[in-house]
Amino acid sequence: MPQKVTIATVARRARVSRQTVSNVINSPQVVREETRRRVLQAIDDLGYRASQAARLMRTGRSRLIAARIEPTRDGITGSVLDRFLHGLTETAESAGYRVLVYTAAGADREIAAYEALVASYDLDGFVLTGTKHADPRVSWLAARDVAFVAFGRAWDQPDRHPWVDVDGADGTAQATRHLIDTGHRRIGYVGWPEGSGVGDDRRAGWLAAMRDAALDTGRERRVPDGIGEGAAALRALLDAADPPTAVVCCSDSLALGALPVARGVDPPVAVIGFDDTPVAPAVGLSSVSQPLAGAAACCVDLLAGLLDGRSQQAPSHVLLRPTLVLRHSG
Amino acid sequence: MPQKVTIATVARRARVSRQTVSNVINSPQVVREETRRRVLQAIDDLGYRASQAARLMRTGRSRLIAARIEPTRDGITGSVLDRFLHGLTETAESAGYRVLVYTAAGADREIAAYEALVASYDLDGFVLTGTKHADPRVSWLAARDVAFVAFGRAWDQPDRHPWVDVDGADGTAQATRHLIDTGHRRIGYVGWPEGSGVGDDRRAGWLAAMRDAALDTGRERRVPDGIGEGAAALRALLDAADPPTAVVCCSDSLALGALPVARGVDPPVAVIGFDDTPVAPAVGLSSVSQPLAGAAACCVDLLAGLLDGRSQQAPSHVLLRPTLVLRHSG
DNA sequence: TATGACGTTTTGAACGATCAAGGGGGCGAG
DNA sequence: CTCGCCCCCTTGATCGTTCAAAACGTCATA
Repeated sequence: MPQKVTIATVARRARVSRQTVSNVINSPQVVREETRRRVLQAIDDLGYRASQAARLMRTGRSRLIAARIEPTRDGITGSVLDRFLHGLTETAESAGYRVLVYTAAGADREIAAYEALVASYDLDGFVLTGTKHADPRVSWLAARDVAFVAFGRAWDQPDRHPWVDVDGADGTAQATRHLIDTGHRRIGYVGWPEGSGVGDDRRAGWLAAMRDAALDTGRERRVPDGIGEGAAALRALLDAADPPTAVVCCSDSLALGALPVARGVDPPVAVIGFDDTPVAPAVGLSSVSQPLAGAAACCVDLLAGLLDGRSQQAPSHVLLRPTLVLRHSG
Repeated sequence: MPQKVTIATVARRARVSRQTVSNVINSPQVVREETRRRVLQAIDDLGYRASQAARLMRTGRSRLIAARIEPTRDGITGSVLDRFLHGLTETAESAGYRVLVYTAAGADREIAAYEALVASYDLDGFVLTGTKHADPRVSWLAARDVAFVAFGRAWDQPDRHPWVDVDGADGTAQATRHLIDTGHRRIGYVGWPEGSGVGDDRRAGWLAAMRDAALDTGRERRVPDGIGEGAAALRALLDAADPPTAVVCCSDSLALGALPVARGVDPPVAVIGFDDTPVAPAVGLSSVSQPLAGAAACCVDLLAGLLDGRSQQAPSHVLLRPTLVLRHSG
């Protein structure tokens, strides 16, 4: 059993004081070159690694960021956050941070979770996902001066806090333009009910692309997310006069429901989904793919900037472009 | 900005010493009832929460456990681990632990990750997933006396370390018996190549159920995991004389590939997958569902038992039964 | 020769908790 | 009355690190 190697062990070996070892690590420029080398050699020989706990105690910085993981809902949308989490963890590691995950049932429970996490573990920052209008979490964190970045923009007040988001309107616009380019003229849209920032944004992209091409925007259904809902919505659109020859969907769940309906008519209706979830390649569904790893990396960068004192000024925002992934369905 | 409230703040307010407050928290039985109440009141009034960092420094226990998250492979199998992680986090929270996630590219990189995590963050334990024969991670952790529990049994030496697993053979046996009960006699199997513990185990269940019913076990294909592979395997089985009327698959990926092929013949071939991934409900695939939340809870229990000194004796093992989820396909 | 400044290194204290040992009051036994 | 014991509580030291300030040697300047 190897003895625990502390900064004092290193100091003895390099024949310097504790503080000099600390300086070699944290402010190398104040240490003479030769001493620095001797200390580094000792660190290497002994396999020394600074104890985060002790460091945290003195500095108050834990180098830990928290991310929430959702209770796997229908499993389709959930995978988006999982991929995001993976990107987050990877980037955080290379920035010297670690990711702690937590769960929370509702918004108030989530605030209770913050309370515990900040007080007991001295978390440095949070990455929020799925922010809503006037999100209570945002207020709480802002009031306590806890650093955070949201994945999802602040819909009501864009400058309220730093965020990273994917341009949903651009994604649906790409999808719509692709359908137009391949000859479709009657292009429908199946989206979520009005009021969700994300849903309205995605709808706006379809709307804009249709108007740009001077096409009719009447073929539209707004329904709650779900596979059954998607199927029903497309059926309704097909029952009308002059039915669409293609539909853009607000999510893969909706698109997945629409797909069998679309393939049941001749010629098949083209379908494009949103999020490029794992089901999409499995069933040959074209879909708009969010750059989740990139978004996660941006979140970490922003958060690290906040924590390391850089970019103290105005909240920063990043808007990323999604890409259209084409498969059989569109 | 509220002052930071430490054990000393509480002590002053309750007019006792630091140690008494500590005792109220950690060994309440040594404190007089009335004093205890006064201290608890003070803790409540001030909203005091013990600093994990300081506690860790003294006790060496971080109350942090680590779990690896995979680089989202095909996204289908990945979701199993994601659901497991969610269960892990939830149970850990109620047991007073937190989950730190990390990534690692290969097995050697993973050991480097352990090194860093144990040394810098004093992690209390690990939950391993996807253990293999003679896993180097197991040896490393055992050599360092780091507590860990594996999700996935120790195939070569069952008593090597504590594990929790799902009885794959029981799952495929359930699936096979269900097919037999619904009238099928020529039941095929599409599985992974020999040599993987999980794959061989699942195959054994089909084999046993078929032999119990004195049915022919000749209709079998062993191929790498994948959607295309599943489709090809079923096609090959159907091309033979006396083709199967139903197939049990070793994974949802294989089943998902087999499904369109199965539905393309008349009458359709019944297909049952394994893992009940999010795609399964989406496409109406029957599948064997692993109790992932339960498995995660068992892992935490075992690990907590190890860490809290209980059950020091022999490694414990838990084998859980999966359940068959029936949908259109079988 | 003393003084100040500079570059580098060392020393003491602190972060917030727990451990180990010490202390005082009450009470029964010698 | 004194001793010992038990119960309950307090005091000092400690975990490993960084902060703040002091100390050291060297050198230029007055």
